[in-house]
Order: sequence, then structure tokens, then C-alpha cells
Amino acid sequence: MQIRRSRIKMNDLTERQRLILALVVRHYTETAQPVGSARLVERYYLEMSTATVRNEMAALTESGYLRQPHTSAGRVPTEEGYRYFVTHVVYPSDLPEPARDTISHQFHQARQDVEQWMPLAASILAQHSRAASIVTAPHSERSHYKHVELISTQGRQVLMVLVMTGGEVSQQILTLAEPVLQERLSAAADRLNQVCIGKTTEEIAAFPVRAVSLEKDILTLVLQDMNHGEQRISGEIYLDGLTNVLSEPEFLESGDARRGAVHLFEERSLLQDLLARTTNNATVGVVQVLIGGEGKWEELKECSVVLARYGIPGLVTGTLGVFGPMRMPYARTIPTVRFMADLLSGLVSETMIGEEND
Amino acid sequence: MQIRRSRIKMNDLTERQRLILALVVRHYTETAQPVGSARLVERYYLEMSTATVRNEMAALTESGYLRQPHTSAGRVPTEEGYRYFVTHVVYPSDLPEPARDTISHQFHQARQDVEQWMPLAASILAQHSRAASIVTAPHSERSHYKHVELISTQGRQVLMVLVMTGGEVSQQILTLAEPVLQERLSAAADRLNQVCIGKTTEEIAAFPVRAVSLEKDILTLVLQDMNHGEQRISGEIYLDGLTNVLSEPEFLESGDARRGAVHLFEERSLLQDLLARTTNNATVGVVQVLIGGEGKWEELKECSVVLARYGIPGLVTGTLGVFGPMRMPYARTIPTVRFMADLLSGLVSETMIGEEND
DNA sequence: CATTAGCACTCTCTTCTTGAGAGTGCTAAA
DNA sequence: TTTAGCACTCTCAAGAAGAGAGTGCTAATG
Repeated sequence: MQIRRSRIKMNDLTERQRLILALVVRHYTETAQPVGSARLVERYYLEMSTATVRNEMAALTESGYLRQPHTSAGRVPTEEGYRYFVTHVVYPSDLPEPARDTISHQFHQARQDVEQWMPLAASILAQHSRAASIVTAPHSERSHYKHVELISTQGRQVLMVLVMTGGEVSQQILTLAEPVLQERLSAAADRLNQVCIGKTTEEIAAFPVRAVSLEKDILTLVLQDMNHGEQRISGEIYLDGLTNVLSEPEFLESGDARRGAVHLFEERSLLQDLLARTTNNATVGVVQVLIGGEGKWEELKECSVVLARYGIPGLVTGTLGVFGPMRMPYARTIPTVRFMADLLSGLVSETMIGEEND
Repeated sequence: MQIRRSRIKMNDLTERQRLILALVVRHYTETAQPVGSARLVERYYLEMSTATVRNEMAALTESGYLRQPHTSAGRVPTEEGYRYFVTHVVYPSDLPEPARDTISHQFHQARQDVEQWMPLAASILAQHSRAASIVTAPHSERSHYKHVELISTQGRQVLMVLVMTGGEVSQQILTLAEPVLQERLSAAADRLNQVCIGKTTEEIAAFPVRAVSLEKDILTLVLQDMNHGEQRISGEIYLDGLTNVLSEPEFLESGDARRGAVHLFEERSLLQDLLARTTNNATVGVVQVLIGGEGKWEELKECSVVLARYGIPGLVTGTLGVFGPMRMPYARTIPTVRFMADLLSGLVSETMIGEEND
């Protein structure tokens, strides 16, 4: 909004105001209660009187960084307040050693089991951030054909399993005009595999179409599948830790907030949209903080989302992050998300780099 | 409990008592409010006075089928009351034609896309039962090897994709002692595929172990994967419609109930346990109703679960069902679950029957 | 003898009142 | 510029009172 920009200049706060803003944010994050001048002075041994703090708070309120739930209550950070806190006060810091070790260790346990990586990442992220986590599987921007397998089932139904060079797998049912024996299916698959291996969608689409009906049908389906995969913005979405969020007071009290959170978690298309619109052009490894839905998402009105992309830029990437109340311990959450993104990027590089080697 | 058995005889209710119990259940299911004698007479045009109804209600309360939240409130069905209702009053009925058509139609849309079957089943089930749905992917009790694919990635890491004859797919990372070229990997996979195709875990395990190190490693991993698949009780779990349940008054008001429901939905191992213990020896197509956790599941204290197994008995089976408040429209939910189970059974037969044909 | 009208009684739920507590803003002094 | 002092505001919890819904019991009825 323009009003916002013009009314609030980035560095219009004195050192002392920044301190007080930071302390209000910190105290509110911990207690979920509006914080008053007296509490602040007492709790943090401030070397000024409550009246001084009151004056500064009045100034911060005037500037739009704090607000009062009602006339005679303490102060609560506004969206702007959190935003200022995140950009100007929380300096990029690394996750402390012990936490890094724990996470690395937890991850190392499941190194072999590819299928466990994503749910595990989601679980660890949820556990360490004490919020809800969102992790998408790494997704290739270009698919390279590796192998197709045709499995005869009943009569004219054929199950097709398509494997890409990154290890992505997709399945489809193909209904033929007439029953075909497994041998013929295998032969067809073999021929296709020889011709298509390592090829991209465009390369396969450019093949001269042969007259052989069975192979043509399969090829069409293969292309459709590969295209479908490339069209999608992200891989499968893994979620965890919804309970963490729902037990925060914001969500216990407000039925609206709760509905929003649960809805966000159930409606994958909503999540897809959120991830696509916020991290689409984001740089890998850079943490983005979305506070209060930014007017675009009604469900996120009282929430914040901390996101980062991971993977190999331009090749395979995924998104991961955390969703919680606006009153979130950003100082801990942001480094956690960054660390997890780096960790998964490493994992993806190790596994997927072969894609370009064939 | 023994007390329960001895105090309540199955058919100790008069026709009129059964009617009143049924009406209390029905009215309470609709309104979520304790039902009083006057309401009942008025609402259902009963040809008796409120005093008579009061007497019968007193009798039903004495027998343990109804209870009063407090002295001067209306009646609410007890667990026993619901149980009696489900077993003696709701007679097995089919889902009405229009609902069947709608469901079949919705399903037909996604016939080709195997990967959409399970989430779609969960979504439809949630939508039609207006509760939360639980669907597990069909799971083979015996795995038959179909094909393995080895994909060279970085250095010593190899991605293995294993396909079974029902179309099940699993992936693992294999770390070799030294780097191996893609050609050698493909050759090894080819040899393995020729030898193992169609074999079960036991048959493969019985092979004389060759000295060739690479193949041996792969074979070990293949076996481990197949075993792992057979050990699991069910396939992946798909959930939907948690919002439906959470917007029921029971869950809006009681934080405990809400926590229980969300916890059940997040903790897959809990669900696994629930499904395993209730439907393990169940007959395919028979609907089971679990009311109030039966003392075994704290999380289900105020909830009911309606479950059925589907698939081909002894070969591939899965479980599907619905989870909601104890105050559930069983007369609609039970036929819906049964119909969905039959539908999926059909689908599985069509697709998977090939398993025995090789 | 089962059924029913009549009635006193019980318990919850909502609304209103009241007082304590926390916090503010303003003014005037240091 | 900072701070002590103070009147004022607003919420929240606890208690009081009345309405409403429903019950159980008793005595009358076909």
C-alpha cells in the first residue's frame, strides 16, 4: 500500500525505540499477552522509568508499529511492527550448533529410504519450529525420460509405470482397443525405452509418428504424463505439526483463525497457490517471511509463513517452510528454515546431479 | 465389560421403547441438543402424551440406553444407545440411487489417473458423509517382483526403483563401495530382471548367492524392500474432510475432543494401529462400526468410526471409512461406506487381477 | 391397569451489576 | 528530556436474579 510506504520511513526509529519494539515483540511472543510499560521495565531491568517507556510506546503506536487492543491495555505489535522487527532487528544468524547437530543426525538415520525424506523433513521442521511445517518434494522443471514399464492387468487395461531420470515415478491406466499379451507389451516398452532414453518432452514430441497403434497410444500417454509433471509448480506436498499451531492461544480462542488454519492444511490447491505465488521467483536458500497474508490470503490474516526454496536452481527445486501465528519466534524459526533448506539442497544435489550426466 | 452384558439384554425393549430410542437418536443427531419429551411428541406427531414418553424415557435411562446431562435436561443417547440403534434399528439399506450415481460419476472422471484414485476416494467419502474420511491404498499381502531400475546419480550413490506386479513402486538409495558406470548398472538390472520376474520374496531369497558383489548388494536391497512392503499392514493412508468434523459442535466446544481428532489425523501410527486392530480380520465389504473408542482409544472417546475393508481377500486389500462425532447419521454413513468399499473393490479387481496371470 | 393431566421442583443459561486490577495519558516538577 | 503522581478507562471475574426447559410424582381417567 502506498499509505504505508509514505507514512512509515524505514529508519525513523531511534535506538531506544528499536529496543522497546524488540522487547515488546519478544515479550508478546512469549506470553501472548499485551505488554505494559511497567512489566517491560521490571522484566528487562530497563534503566528508565515507566513513563519514558510509555512515551516511546505512544510514539511507536503513532508510527504504526504497535497498537492497543483497547484504550487501557498494554501494547501489541502490528503487522508493520513484526515486519520491522524481522527486517531491521533480527539479524541473520545461524542456527546454534546443538540444534544443527540434532537435525543432521535425525536426517542421517533415514538416508537410504528416499520415500521417507519428505515426511521426515516435515516432521523435523515441525518439531524444531514448534509450528506447522510445509514441505514440497523436489520437482524437476524439465523431465528426462528414463524407462517405461507396461503391466498387463485385466483384459484391455494396461498399467503404465513411467520413471524419469531424477527418479520421479508416475502411474497411469491405459485402456486399449483390444486385449494385448504381456509379451507384446514388454516388447513395445523395450522399443520405446531404447528410443526415448534421456530425451525431454520436446524431443519425444518431435518424433515422426509411426503407424503402429499400440506404441503410438503409449507414447501419447507418456507425453501427457511428462507434460503434466512439468506443468505442475511443485511436487507432492507434505505437512506436519498442525497440532502445534492449533494449540497456540490465537487458534484456541478464535474459531475463525482455527478454521483458516485447518482449511489451509486441507485444501492443497490453496497451498499450491500460496507457495507458487510467494516462492516462484525466489532464490534458493533465501528465507522469505510472509506476515499476515499481506492482504492476499484471508486464511492467513493472523498468521505468518516462513518459506525458503531448496534444490538446484533451474533444475530441481522444492519449497519448505513453516506456518504459525503472527506471534512467532522469528529469531529461531528463520534460521531453522534456512538450515533445513540448505540440508535438503545438499541431499538433492547428491542424489539428482546424475540427471545431467547421462 | 461384564456388567454391561449382564445388565442389558439384547431384546429387552418393547416396540414403543425402540421407537422412542430411535427418535431420540434421530433428533439428537440432527440438533445436537438434549431431547425432551414434549419436543419429541410435537415434532413427530406421536399419539401419546408427554407423560407416557417421559415414563418410557425413564425406563430407557434405567436400562442404560439414554442419559441426562443433568437432572432437568432432556435425554441424550449413551454409547449403548447408539450401539443398540446401529445393530437393532438401522436395518442394512442401500444407498439411494442418486447418491450412487453421483459417486460413480465422480469416480469415472479419474479412471485413468491411478495416482488420483485414493485422494479422490477420500475426498468423495468425506463429502458424502460430511465427516472425515480415511482411505488406505490397496496393499498386497505377497509381493511379486516385476522390474528393477538402477539410476546412477552422483559418484557412489545409486537410486533404485523397484516395481512390483500390482503396480506398487518403491525407491531406495544404494551406496556402493566404488563408483559404477550407468552401463554396468543397467546390465546388472537386466540380469536381475530376467531372473526375478514374477518371483515372490521367498523364491528370490532362496537363490544361491553369487559372488558378484554389485548384484548381491542390489538383491539384498530388493529383498529388504519387498519384505518391508509385506510387513506393513496397509498401504499409504489418505485423509480428507477434517474440517467437516471440526465444525461439528462437539469439537467446536470441547478442546479435548478437538485435540483428539487432530492428533488422530496427524499421527499416522495411531491410525495404523486403529485400522490394524479393528479391520485386520474383517471380511471385505462388511461395515464395522466402532462407537466411542470402546475403551481402547482415548482419542475416540466422543467419536465413532465406520470402517470397511475392500479389495480381493487374501490378495490385495485396503481399508476405508469415516470418522466423526458419536452423534453421527449412521443410517446414511453406513451405506455410503459400504458402497465406496464395493466400488473400490471393483476397481482393484479390474486393475490388479493380472497379478496371478503371469 | 396403562395412560394422562397437573404441578412443584430443579438445573442451566443469559443478563446485569459491581469491584478489582492493569494500564494509560496528562501535568507539573526535577 | 526525564520522571513522579494521579485521575481516568476499560476488561475481566464473580455474584445475583429471572426466564425457560424439562423432569418426576401424584392423582384422576377410560
